[in-house]
Order: sequence, then structure tokens, then C-alpha cells
Amino acid sequence: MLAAAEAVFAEQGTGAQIEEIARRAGVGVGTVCRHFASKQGLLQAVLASLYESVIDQAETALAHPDPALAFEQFFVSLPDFYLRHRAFAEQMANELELAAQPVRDQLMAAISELVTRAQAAGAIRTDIGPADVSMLLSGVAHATALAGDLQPMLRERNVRIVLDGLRRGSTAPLPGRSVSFAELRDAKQHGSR
Amino acid sequence: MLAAAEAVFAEQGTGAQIEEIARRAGVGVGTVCRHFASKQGLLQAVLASLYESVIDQAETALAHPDPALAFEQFFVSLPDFYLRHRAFAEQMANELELAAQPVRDQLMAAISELVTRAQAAGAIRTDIGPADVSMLLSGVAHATALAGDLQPMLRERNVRIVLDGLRRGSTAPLPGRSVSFAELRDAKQHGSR
DNA sequence: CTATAATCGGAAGCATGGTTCCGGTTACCT
DNA sequence: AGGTAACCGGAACCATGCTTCCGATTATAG
Repeated sequence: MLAAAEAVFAEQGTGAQIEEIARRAGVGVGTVCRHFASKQGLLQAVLASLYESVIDQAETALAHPDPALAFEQFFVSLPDFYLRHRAFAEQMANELELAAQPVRDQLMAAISELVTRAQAAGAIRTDIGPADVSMLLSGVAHATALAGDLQPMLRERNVRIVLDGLRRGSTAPLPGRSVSFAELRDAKQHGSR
Repeated sequence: MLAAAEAVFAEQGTGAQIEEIARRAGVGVGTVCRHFASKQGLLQAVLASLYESVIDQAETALAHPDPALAFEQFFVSLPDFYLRHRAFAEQMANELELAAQPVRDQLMAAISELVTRAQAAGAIRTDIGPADVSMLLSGVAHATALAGDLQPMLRERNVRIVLDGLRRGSTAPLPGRSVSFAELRDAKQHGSR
């Protein structure tokens, strides 16, 4: 049943209907709702396992000897994953709105590490921070969820262009300063408090 | 009343409730629904005028003597506009999903012109097309609608990074080929037919 | 084999938010 | 001033989709 939920959420995004999930799983609606407190709970359960997969991907990338390729590999593979898991893409797209979760923090930490190493290796510009990468990935995630399977080539180009913007040797300096995930979270809590 | 709708849509996005619009306009819900066929109609009416504003911006940019600065000016000012009109940002973010409208086509034409001129001037890479720009702007629009007013500096940096990715002198060639809006539309209709 | 308990399925309940409708009011014309 | 017609307001209506509940079914233990 959890597999069915994952499949349906993957295809239709977070807006998928419970009825569809139940039908796909070959059970009744009531059965779904008894096993999970709510639709939100079911979604969280599915997303948790997807987070694990992505964290695995990030750590696989981190094992790559070349930090530049490690970052690029992850940055390119993540949208591929979005494409196959639409609900996860939406989650990543809306991530900034959500409260912190352990698994989410773990992913953020891995991304931070990828960024730092790539910067140390001189592969990507040093005036950016994890928060910038997060926001860019959010935009990529959205674009992917929107038109990904319709225009796979366009999606891939989109990723490459953004990636180029992150490389070293840009023409103009960025305004402001780079900001970490921790700072971003603090600022957010401060702003909405 | 239309002004009230514009204000509410600007603040709350396309999900704004009619009741709120009515209250802001100082009228009843019924009055709103009599003047416009549906919520969708009201939204379209508001968006139409916003499209006009943006087209004006694009044409102002086109009047700039330097094509490079013209493109940059527009590309930077558009997210500013998104920030002040959240529903419009959402519309731009979801644009690929919608049927073509005259006013939309007009904007697309202006963007295409800005791109072509900037490319001719050697300001931005020649292996991209309007469809690429549209997808990037969609991502930027989403990121803006999501976290724009919370992290203005982050938003501005986001735009600048993407813009850098569009500049000439990138490290690796893009896969595939550039595609125009017309081709994008055709491909879309073909895919969903 | 039968009684009981757990689980299942779908229909009824509930919440949200857009749409419609009818009684009241206001403005205008004679 | 009086009558008529248009317009306004909000309450009732309807559609959608999550949640809950109860009768039916199946598994299990004595």
C-alpha cells in the first residue's frame, strides 16, 4: 500500500487523491485512512523514504574523488530524481515554507558539504552559500515538476544553465553575502515571529 | 473593485478567496460574482492588466540602446514585479500549462526580441532560445513567490546567478538545441493531443 | 464447527470555498 | 411623490475531497 502511495504521489504530486491511492493499492479508502493518521501523514511517510534515497545520492556524490564532479553529479542527478517523484519535487520546491525535520537537515548538511568542497576546489564561485543553492534547486524543482516529462531536453538544459551560473568566473559580483541554511532558518523564524 | 481584486491577488496569490476580495472592496460576495463570470474570469481580468504592465516594461527595455543592458534590465526588473504581484508570479510560474492568449503571446514576442538582440550583441550565449529563458523565469518566479518578501537579498542573488548562467563564455556546451516559443507550443500540443 | 475479534470497504459526514438566488434598497423616470 | 427597474448583500446551494463510522467479511481459537 505504501508502494502504491509512493507511485501515485510520484505521478500526480502532493495533490493526488486518496481514492486513487486506495484503488491502486486494491483496498478501500477507509483502509488507507486507518493506517495513516491523515493524508499529510501518509505523504510524510512516503517523503521520508524519498529523502533517504536523495541523501544516499548526495553521499554517493560526496564519495567522488573530484569535488567539482561530485557537485555537478549531484546537481544534475537531483532533477532527474524530481522527474520520477513529482510529490518530492513539490516538497523541495516548497521546502522553505516547512518546519525543519531531522531528515531534511541531513540533506541540507550534505548539500552544504558538497558546496564547500567544490568551492575549495575552485569549481564553483565562492560568493554563494547553501541558501543560494537551495533556492536555485527550488526553482529547478518547480520547473521540473511543471514541464519535466513534457520537455526532457529543455529541463536538462535548464539545469545546465543554472549550473553554469554557479561556476567560477562570473562577470559581476553578487549583491549581499552568502548565507548558510542555519542563518536562513533563523532569519525565517525571526521574520515570521 | 477591480483594484481591490488586484491588491488581494497581489498579496495572496491566485488562491485568494472571493470573500476577502469582496470585503476589501467594501461590497458583498454576490456583487463580485455578478460582475465577473467566475473567479477565473476575475483573475484573468486582473492578470490582463498586469500583462500590459510587463509588456510595457519589456518595450521600455527594448528601447534601451544597449541590447545587453536591455536584456539584463528586463531580466532583473521582472522578478521585482513578481514580488509585488504574487498572483502574476504564480501565473508566470505555471504559464507552460495554460492555453495561449493574445496578451501572453505579445509578451513572449517581446522576450524573444530581447533575447535575439542580446545574442546578436554577444551579451548572452547563442545556444539558448526563448523557451530556455521562459523556463528559467518560471523557476525564478516560483522562488520569488515562495520566499521573495522574506529574503529579498537572496531573491536578488538568485536572479543574478541565473543571469550569469545565460551569459556568453560558459564552460560546457548545452545538450540539445535552442527552441522558440512557437516550437514549444507545438510540441506541447502534440504531446497532450 | 462456531463464536469472537480484528480488519476491510464504501457510504455517510464534514469542511472549504465557489456559485446562485431572492428579498431589500436605491436610483431614476414620469 | 410614486412606481418601476436595476443593483446590492449575504444566506443558501453545490462541488470537491478528506475523514469517520458501521455493517460485512475473514481469520482464529476453543
